[in-house]
Order: sequence, then structure tokens, then C-alpha cells
Amino acid sequence: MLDRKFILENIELVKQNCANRGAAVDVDRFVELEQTRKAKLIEVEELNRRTNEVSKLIGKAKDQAEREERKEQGRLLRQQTQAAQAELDALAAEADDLLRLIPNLSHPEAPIGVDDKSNLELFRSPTSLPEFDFQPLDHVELAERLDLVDFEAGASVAGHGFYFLKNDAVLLELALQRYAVETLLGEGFTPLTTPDLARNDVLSGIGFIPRGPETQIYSVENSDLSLIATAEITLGGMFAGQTLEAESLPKLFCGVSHCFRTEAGAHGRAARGLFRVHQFTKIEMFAFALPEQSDAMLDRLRGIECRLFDGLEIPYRVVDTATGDLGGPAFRKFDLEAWMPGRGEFGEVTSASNCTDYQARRLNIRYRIKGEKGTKFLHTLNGTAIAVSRALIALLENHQQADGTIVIPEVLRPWLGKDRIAVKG
RNA sequence: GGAGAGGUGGCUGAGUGGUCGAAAGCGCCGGUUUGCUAAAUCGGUGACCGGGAAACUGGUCCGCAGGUUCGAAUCCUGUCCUCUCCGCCA
Repeated sequence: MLDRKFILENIELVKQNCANRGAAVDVDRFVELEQTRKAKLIEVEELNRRTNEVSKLIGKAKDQAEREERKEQGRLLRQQTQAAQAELDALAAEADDLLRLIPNLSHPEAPIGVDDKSNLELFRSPTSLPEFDFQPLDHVELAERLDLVDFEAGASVAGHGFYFLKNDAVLLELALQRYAVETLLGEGFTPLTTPDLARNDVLSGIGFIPRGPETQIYSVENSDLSLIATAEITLGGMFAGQTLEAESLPKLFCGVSHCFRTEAGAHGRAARGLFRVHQFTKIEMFAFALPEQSDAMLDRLRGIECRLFDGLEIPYRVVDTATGDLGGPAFRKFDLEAWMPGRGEFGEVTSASNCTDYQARRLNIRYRIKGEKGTKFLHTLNGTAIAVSRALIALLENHQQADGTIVIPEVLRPWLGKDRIAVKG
């Protein structure tokens, strides 16, 4: 969320930003609520002050009569205080609900537009698009021929959108994980396997809505837990409520986790095969940074994503995400879209976001500079290293050969133990 | 899952109804002393929200949420977490 004071001082800017992002939030109503809230706060504090004053006097009362008289006075004050406090709480809750709906500010260079059609292509990969002298297959057909994925079994066990990886696809998943983690270790990231569930207040701190008709999240009945949609949730939640030393920043983590998404309302749209599934494995990068570090850190995360896909010899383009497509927390977001021959178009495979202090403020993650008074909110960033299901699509489809085999890129061979996937026997 | 113990400031740790935002020690910052370092010594040293140009000042915070009371770190309830023992288990 944004700083309440900042909103009051920059009402027009915030309204314009909401419009650019397609966020229908009543900013004026928030401003009005916030102003009455402040006035009420002063009133409550004054009542508290008087209540405290009276309470202190009771201990020093000279005799029983005076004591009783003051107690009565205290009782009356308490009633008034409680009433005022209740009004304040109601105002604060309503203002807070609105505040949490206001999206982050947007980077001045982010393209302005209501949806992904306004995304701006920045550059393309050194790997050029493949030229096939045969009719390329899509990953579903390839997986079928090579016996790599069992969609039917997935559907019968857990429903549409679930799948079993099989044979070399399993080795590929492990190889991709290992490749990503090794690369990130070389970059100074601390590797973590994270919980696949998280408390709902962590979810909403990161910016997800755990329950409700629009939710993308599976929640666990009779508990405060949900299945995570990304390790961004657990990694970001690690330091909730904590104050870190400035000199310990930036902190870099890579998380290995499963991701679960209901994909409510997304059926039929590019839903074939592994593209839009309810569960996948992902290696995620997460950074806790000082404000002055976050711009460069976003470039760094994007650079790592590019290098990972360069190593996989997969063609892609990098886009600067338009304001309307940023979601709530991101200040700026770069996506890598890999070429997917089966669809004949680019499909999102990774995403790197600078969320500035938006998540940190919700999760209350601060930093302290040695020798300076007070604390400030740090910046959080996240980026996909490898989302296995989508990386598999790009890998299979781009590296397919005329003879029906898949050539494995050099970087995965040490982990896979072979240079080619072929039909068995 | 069962039985206990406990969660207090950056850390250790006192505090069982008022003068407690909280002893003491450590750490940290500053002064004095001092060839240098160390030691000694004196003083300062929590966070958040608000008011004020500032000095300063009001409120809130002793895991979290409620309750009792004029008044709660302290009493009550719930909850989360940690530790120990037992059971179960990959």
C-alpha cells in the first residue's frame, strides 16, 4: 500500500495513477475518511490523556471520599474514550480497506495502457527464432509421442489442469531446477525450499486476495492457510514485522516451491497443455533492498532471467509491462516471453517486478541505518528464474528435430545425463 | 496427538495491580582520561502514530486478540509461536 500522508499530499497524482492502471478506487472517499480519521484520532488521544491523568491522581488520593469521586470521574471518561475509540476504529477500518485497494505508483518510464496490448517490447534474445524445415508440433503432441506428460491421469486424479510429468520430463524438471539454483548460487542468492502453504495475512501482505469469487488462490478449509501461488509469498513473508540492518541489504533469496493457481475464469484462453495449469514447480528470486538499490536490482533480476534462457537457447523477447497490466504491488515489471512454435507466438515465461515499498508497508518490513534515528520501509523485488511447466513448453517446442527427437541444450546435459530425448526402444 | 514450561527493549534478564516504557548488565553513541590500542570513568541510548519551526510534547506498544478494573507487563479468556518430555510418523 501507499503511504497515507503521501496520498493526501498527492491526490491528483494518485487518482491519475489509478486511472492509468485501471483500478477503480474512490480516492476522494479515502481522502475524506482519512481527514476525519485524523481529527478523531486527536480527540481520542486527548480523552486518553485526561483518563490517564485521573487514574494517576487516584493513587494519590488523600482520603476515601476523594478516591471514590475520582473513580467515578474516571469511569465517565472511560465511557467517552471507548465511544470515541469505536468511531475511530470504524473510520480507520473503512479507510484501510480503501487504502489497500490503491495500487502502487508506476515507474515514469512504464508504458501507459489499460492491458497487455500496450506492453512495450524492449529487445529480443540473442537466440533467434527457429526455422523448421518440417511442420513443428506443439508441446502436447511432442509430449504424447515421447511419453513425457500424462494429462489424462492428472485429470482423473485431480481434475482438469493437473498432470503427471513422466520419464525424461521428470529429469528435465529436476535439471531445470538444478540449473536455475546453481546459476543463482553463483549470483550470491541464498537457496531455500519454502512452505507450499502460507497464512492468509502473508498472502494479502504480498498483494494476493486469499478468498472471494475472484481469487486465484486455493484455501484450506477450517484454517488460516492457503496454497501459495508463488514462492514470492513465502519469501516476502519471511521478514514480516522485522526491522533489518541497512548494511545487511540487499538480501537475495531463491526459493524452490510449488505454485497453485485456481485460474478462475481463465478456461479456454491458451489453456492447452502445460501453459495454464493448476500446479507447477518454480524457482523464484526475491530481493530485499534499500530504496536506492531497487532500480538497479530490477535490471539485475531481468538480466539473470535473460541469461538463464540464453543458456537454454530459447528465443524470447523482453517487454516492459504496461500500467494496466502491472497488478497492484508492482512499480515496474519486465516479462520474458518465450517463442512457442506450437502457438506461433510469444508466451510469458518469467516476470520480474520492483514492488518498491508497497509490499514492505503491508508486511511491515523495515530497515534501520546504524546511527540514525527511526526506521524506513525497504523495497522488495521478485523475479521468476524458471517456471518449470512453461519452460518445458518452450524447451520442447523450440528444440524439436525433424526426426521427432528433442535436443537438450548444453547447460542441462550435466543434470540430465543425455543430450537428446527420443522415443524409447 | 498428550503432558509441562515459556514468550519483556539490539542481546541477557528483573519486574505479580498505580509513581513502569519498564531495574541491572552487555552492546551501541558521545565526553573525559590516554603515545596508539585497550582499560577506566561520566553521560546518553526503543519503535510507531500525532502536534510543534525547534526545544519539546501527547498517545500507543512488554508475542497477538479480547476481557476485568478508575488504572494491567502484572489478573482472566482465547490464539499464535518457542522449548522440554511422551506418543506417532516420511
